[in-house]
Amino acid sequence: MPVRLKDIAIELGVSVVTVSKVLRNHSDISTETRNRVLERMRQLNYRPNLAARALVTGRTNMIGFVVPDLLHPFFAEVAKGLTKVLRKKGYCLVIASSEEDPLLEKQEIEHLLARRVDALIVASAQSDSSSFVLAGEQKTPFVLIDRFFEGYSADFIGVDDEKVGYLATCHLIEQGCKRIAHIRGPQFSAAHGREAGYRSAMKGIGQPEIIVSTASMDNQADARGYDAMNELLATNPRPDGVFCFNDPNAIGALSAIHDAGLKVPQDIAVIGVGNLHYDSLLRVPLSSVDQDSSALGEEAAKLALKLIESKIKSRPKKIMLEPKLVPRASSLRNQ
Amino acid sequence: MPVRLKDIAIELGVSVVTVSKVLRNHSDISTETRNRVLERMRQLNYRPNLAARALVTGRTNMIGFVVPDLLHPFFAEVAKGLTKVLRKKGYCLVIASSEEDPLLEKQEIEHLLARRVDALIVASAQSDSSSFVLAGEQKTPFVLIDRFFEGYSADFIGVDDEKVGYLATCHLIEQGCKRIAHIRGPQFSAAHGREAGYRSAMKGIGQPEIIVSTASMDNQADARGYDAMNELLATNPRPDGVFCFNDPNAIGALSAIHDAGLKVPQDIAVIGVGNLHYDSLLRVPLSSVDQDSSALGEEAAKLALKLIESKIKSRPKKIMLEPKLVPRASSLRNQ
DNA sequence: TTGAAAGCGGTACCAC
DNA sequence: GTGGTACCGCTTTCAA
Repeated sequence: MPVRLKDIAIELGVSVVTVSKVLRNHSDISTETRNRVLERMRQLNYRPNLAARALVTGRTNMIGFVVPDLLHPFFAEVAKGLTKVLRKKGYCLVIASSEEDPLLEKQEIEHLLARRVDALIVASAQSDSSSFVLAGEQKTPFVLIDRFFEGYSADFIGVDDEKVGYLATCHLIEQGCKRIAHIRGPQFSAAHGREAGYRSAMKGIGQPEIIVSTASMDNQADARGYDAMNELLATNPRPDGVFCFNDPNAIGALSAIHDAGLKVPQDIAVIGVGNLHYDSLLRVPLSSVDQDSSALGEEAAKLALKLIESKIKSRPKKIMLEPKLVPRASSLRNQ
Repeated sequence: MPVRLKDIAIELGVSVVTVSKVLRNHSDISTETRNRVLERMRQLNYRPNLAARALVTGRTNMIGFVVPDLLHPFFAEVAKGLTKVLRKKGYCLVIASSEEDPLLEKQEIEHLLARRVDALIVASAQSDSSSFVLAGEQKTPFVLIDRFFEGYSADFIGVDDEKVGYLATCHLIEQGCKRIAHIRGPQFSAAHGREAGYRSAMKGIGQPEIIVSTASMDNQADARGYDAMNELLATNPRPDGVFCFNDPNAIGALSAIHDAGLKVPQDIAVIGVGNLHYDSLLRVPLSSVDQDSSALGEEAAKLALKLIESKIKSRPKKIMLEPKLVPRASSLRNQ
């Protein structure tokens, strides 16, 4: 039903090829013909069938984006960064959510691959890399964000998690905390990095490390943080500072502390990661480490586009963005 | 590079058609042939090129989703509901963000139309309906969510906004508020409905209506709420209850009240709309009206699929979901 | 039950 | 400058 190249060609008494060339700004078309064609295209509101074009060019101009959870503001913000860059280049974003389920993630990746997306951007929920081997087979470039696999080399963009942990912990130290605990994240690279940063900072003050793990990654990160914090509160002496894997965890921790009748930051200072935009609106505004998710999205998009352009596969890049401390009331004890 | 139907056909010494039929579970294929083909498909990890299929069937199995702002949890949740039902049907979701810009929105819609998405789901940022006329021309079904246009008939799914306003206002009345103000949203249908509900509830108690408008819809709804609340605080006597268009507005209002040295809910009770999942974690947990965004997404997806299936265009449906009151500390004065 | 041929709406290549 | 032709990978139709 929509207008086709052919329709315009017939109407104007030129060939399909000519119209096609005008469409793509080929130089070897007379100005007159070009104008006639353009004019008519506009009148008819012609839009090329991108599926057809994809079939012959082998490029769909689509990028697949797989996230563990769309509701998590971090991924939403990354998505926003992605669209910002991709829109300008005429690409569009196909989003799939894995709901933190490795199996689903794999299915979604295969689906996107069948769709022949030009590149894949994945924040992976899974611990093995078999899906990516698949992508590799089809020569579909992919970039990992936020979470990567130890021992599997791929293009990656994330924040420098070790620095995140270091920044956060040092901040607590500067605020006078002595017994600083870490509520650790699930088995992802980010958790490793942040823990390493914490350890490294703790070495500096010669205090023992106190680490508890959250049970799993799921949609109830705050509940996880609540439980973990209660574990910590049961220890004696209890910590006077806590660095949480992420803000939802930290929010849960805040609740636990509050429920125990203790005060933040006087009794226990708390800091999280993510700088969610409602952190400042919480009962006690939450200190955090900002990951600049939007920039992460933009960088990821740029990298993906570059990978699409370059025929030859270059050595995987690993881009680390700088985290930034955002101190708020939950950790500021010096005033 | 990826395996094609043809490759398998040649290898097995059958025709392309046969393989194609197996792929789509056609009945008229001998069990033996079918098994041989399926076997080989599995071995080679064959995935049909969906772009090619789209070209001939005229169906892309893609649904376009246009939102004003991905970061707004409401839309993220709707998206989640959408993917949940679309995934099962083999559809995928192409997301575009209009950043609350009508022009961008129009461009994105045209882009998606060029992509030949099978249906369009739009939470519109614009006040005219020209883009939808376009969609209509291409016979692409579309469903509006959350916001619709007065005088333009289209399939729509949203919450019953009048009831939202009524519920919220009645709740404030029950809590003993007398001078109840409404911070009104921008010029969208939702704002009209909620305002109407507010008015209707106010009629019942014979108190004057107090309405202020937020300047515009943008990413800083909380700042808008802050400003609007300050306007209200300047009036004399000031309100003792405020029903805000949405939760971000309400959060801004809370800050303004707090900054003015007043107490919530004792001095002023506040309620918003949206039931964002961090409402309960705020300095003062925010009362809200829940819109069940996830269900909204699921319903929208189902409706879109139905529209795609049914050849003939039926009369546009308007589905209204029931809102639900979620009272929290910001409005509970009776205890 | 199987397959040959046509064609979906474009683009690439090469002759004119 | 312009256009004929082949073809991208798949489905559809119809004949064998």
